[in-house]
Amino acid sequence: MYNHKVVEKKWQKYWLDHKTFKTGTDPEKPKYYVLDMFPYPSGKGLHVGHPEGYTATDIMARMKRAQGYNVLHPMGWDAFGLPAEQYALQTGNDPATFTDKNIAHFKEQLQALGFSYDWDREIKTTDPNYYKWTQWIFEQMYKKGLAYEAEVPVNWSPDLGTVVANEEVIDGKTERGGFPVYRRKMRQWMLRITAYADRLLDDLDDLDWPEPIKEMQRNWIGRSVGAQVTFKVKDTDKSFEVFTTRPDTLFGCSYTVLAPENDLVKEITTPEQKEAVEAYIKSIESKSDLERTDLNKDKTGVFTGAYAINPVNGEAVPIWISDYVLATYGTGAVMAVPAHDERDYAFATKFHLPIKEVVEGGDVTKEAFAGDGAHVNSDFLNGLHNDEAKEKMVEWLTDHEVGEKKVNYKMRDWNFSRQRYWGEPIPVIHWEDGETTLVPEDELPLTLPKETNIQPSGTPESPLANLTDWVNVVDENGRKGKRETNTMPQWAGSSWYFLRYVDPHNDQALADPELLKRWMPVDLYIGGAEHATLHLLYARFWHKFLYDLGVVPTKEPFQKLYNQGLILKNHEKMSKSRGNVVNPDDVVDEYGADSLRTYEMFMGPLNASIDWDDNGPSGVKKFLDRVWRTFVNDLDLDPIPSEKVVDENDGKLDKIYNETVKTVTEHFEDLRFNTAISQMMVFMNACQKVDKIPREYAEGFVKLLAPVAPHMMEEIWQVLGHDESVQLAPWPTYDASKLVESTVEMAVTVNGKKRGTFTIAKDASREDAQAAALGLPHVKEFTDGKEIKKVIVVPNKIVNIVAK
RNA sequence: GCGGGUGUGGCGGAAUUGGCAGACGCGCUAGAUUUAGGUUCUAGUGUUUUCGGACGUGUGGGUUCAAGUCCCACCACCCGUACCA
Repeated sequence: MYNHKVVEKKWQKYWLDHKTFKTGTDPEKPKYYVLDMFPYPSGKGLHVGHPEGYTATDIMARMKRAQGYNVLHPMGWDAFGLPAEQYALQTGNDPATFTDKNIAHFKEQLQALGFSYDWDREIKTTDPNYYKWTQWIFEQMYKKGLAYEAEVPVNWSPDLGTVVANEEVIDGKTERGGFPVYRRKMRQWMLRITAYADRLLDDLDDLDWPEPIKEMQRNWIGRSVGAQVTFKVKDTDKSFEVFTTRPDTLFGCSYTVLAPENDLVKEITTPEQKEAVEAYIKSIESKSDLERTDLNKDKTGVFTGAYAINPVNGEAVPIWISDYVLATYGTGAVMAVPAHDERDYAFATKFHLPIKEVVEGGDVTKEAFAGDGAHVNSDFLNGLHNDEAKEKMVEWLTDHEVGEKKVNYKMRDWNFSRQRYWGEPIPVIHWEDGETTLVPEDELPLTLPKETNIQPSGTPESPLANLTDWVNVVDENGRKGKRETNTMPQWAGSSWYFLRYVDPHNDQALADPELLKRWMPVDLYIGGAEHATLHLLYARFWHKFLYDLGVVPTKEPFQKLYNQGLILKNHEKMSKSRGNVVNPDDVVDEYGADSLRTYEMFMGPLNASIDWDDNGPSGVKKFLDRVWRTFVNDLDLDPIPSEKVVDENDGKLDKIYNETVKTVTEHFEDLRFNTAISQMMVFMNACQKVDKIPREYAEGFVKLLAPVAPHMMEEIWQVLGHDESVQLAPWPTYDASKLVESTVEMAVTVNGKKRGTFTIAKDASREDAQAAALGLPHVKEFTDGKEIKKVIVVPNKIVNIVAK
């Protein structure tokens, strides 16, 4: 009887001892780089969602090795992160120790699932030898002007004495303790990802990615072409810019709106309005972005008392502030044309601001009209339609130096600062004379000071601010300085880790350029769709930057991307609070890793979100046990090959076997594992019905199933008389001549309804097929007494008779 | 609000090009083997039926000889989200 507990341990040890999955280096072989998304080693360990993607990549890695590729299939740890920081704050323990413990647990769980990683290439972002290069990349960005400092709002909780993440804010209160949270501006490091926006957009076209993910990235980047228009503030020398995609409606502008955070607001507010404006700003400062979004239904805002001059007609229009204008998008100011924009319409209606029609086609007394039409009340634009009017207005604005054509992006620059201890230190020193310098490259890595007792700084700075021995520096001339206390976000380490796997121990470069040339780009990258925009854009941005530096040889890091779906329980996301989490350890213990792997691949398409079935693993275990019994006789102590497995071939399994090799190979290649497995089940069902199974077919089948259920297949392979890993055996091929049939079964429908089938020679003529169909007695019952209008014959498939 | 996705038997799903809907598996039913069964094997299993058939892929329309698949309108659910001017 097959004992998964013994056999799985045996082969896991064998693979490690023999380094079976060591990355191939044979220069004659083609390469295949298959990558999983970088996991955060959470203290909770693996959940059943992890093995789904990991099994998929593992199957590909194992198949490609058998097909003669050098395969790079690595694993490592995105090990910085908030939980370790919080753990350290609460317990006074070192987050590094905590993290390493979690990594060890995670790794043990992964190994128990039999994944074929090359563990010699394991990396973690918290290793100074790794983050040395994360810091190095930051320094190159700084030198190219892509890293800069700016004042950006953060979520400040005075009660906790710390900045809290968006995730930790619930209804304007901290998740822990329920303390109020205030939006407070703070100096932050930013990365100028917008400088790469056009390339990030254009280069999507050549990637083998799911179209919806490309679409999400395009929408996220959100390139829009419009105009920037300068409005002077009446009776002052001040002015502000607005971005608009509808410069053609400028004559319909009846007011302007600034974001409440806009610096100009304080300067222009009149004394009479000062109180109201300040009260409004205060009322929104503790609102999260989400709340501001929800306020959409009920527009709020306050008049500043000031007026702006519409540059096209000299009209004075009131300047309002409202939180529906975001400081972070465009210029943080909009011109409002209520007649032709829904949000402006809602706002104008609420505050009784004028609504002036400038494009014909709608009824602006009822609702905003955003469609195309002839312009009216617009002086030199009258009679023109939208596109022409836009062009002409931009021309006019340019000529009069009050505006210009402008491309704007929805995507903003990347906030690269975190007010945390547990992150890569940003290698920057702020000197007392105001100079800012990088830590010299030869002094990298700038390591985190070892500190077990991490405390909030009490200011919006990170806990590093408390560690004055580390923070305070003096240069050779006695000039004093302070180190940057912000650290990098978790996204930093995960934006280039796939490069490090290529050459993980290099201390001269982030990786050897020759090795990068050999291995990049990643041929297959599998992970969750939740990374559709942020991680995948950040990594592409860094990669393009490194490409410009000549560090990497490809424009794009990930040639083919695939998104695994969620695994649900009772149609809900698994979570601790719902108490519906399935622990993979329990499944492995009861049914074995092979069963878990096989079930997760069989449950449905890889990219679908599918409900977990507690009976699933036991169901596929029955299939695996049947495979075992079919090929192995273990009634005695030492298992021997089943007597059914014989050297001669009576031909009964020829067709199904060759079909199975073809289907499984093709479906694996297309990541359609559920149908590949079902084909293997069909083959096993056929084996049940015959007396003899040719040895060649038995061995071929074991090789096909080995990527999915590697432990049992290794064991069977050994029983069949081999003394090397099945991984070293070449992938089976099929004989196409065994697939062709001499006859086919065709269906007959009358008026679209199926009335029978008949068997006929393959590629029989239309006439023969038609005659055979019309001759079927049951078909006749439906055609008798009717006129046959038409007969459509689709060769080898169907005959449809139209009768009336 | 915006962006993306998904709807097929009791359940997970299959049908890659418009051409026999329900492969494969779970579950269930019956039988056989077994001291026993949460084992194994065999047969059956969309609904309905006057056993001819009728109905059936979220809903309502449409195109077509033929629609799960194409078009239009809608509904429900899931994921993401930064009011994108």
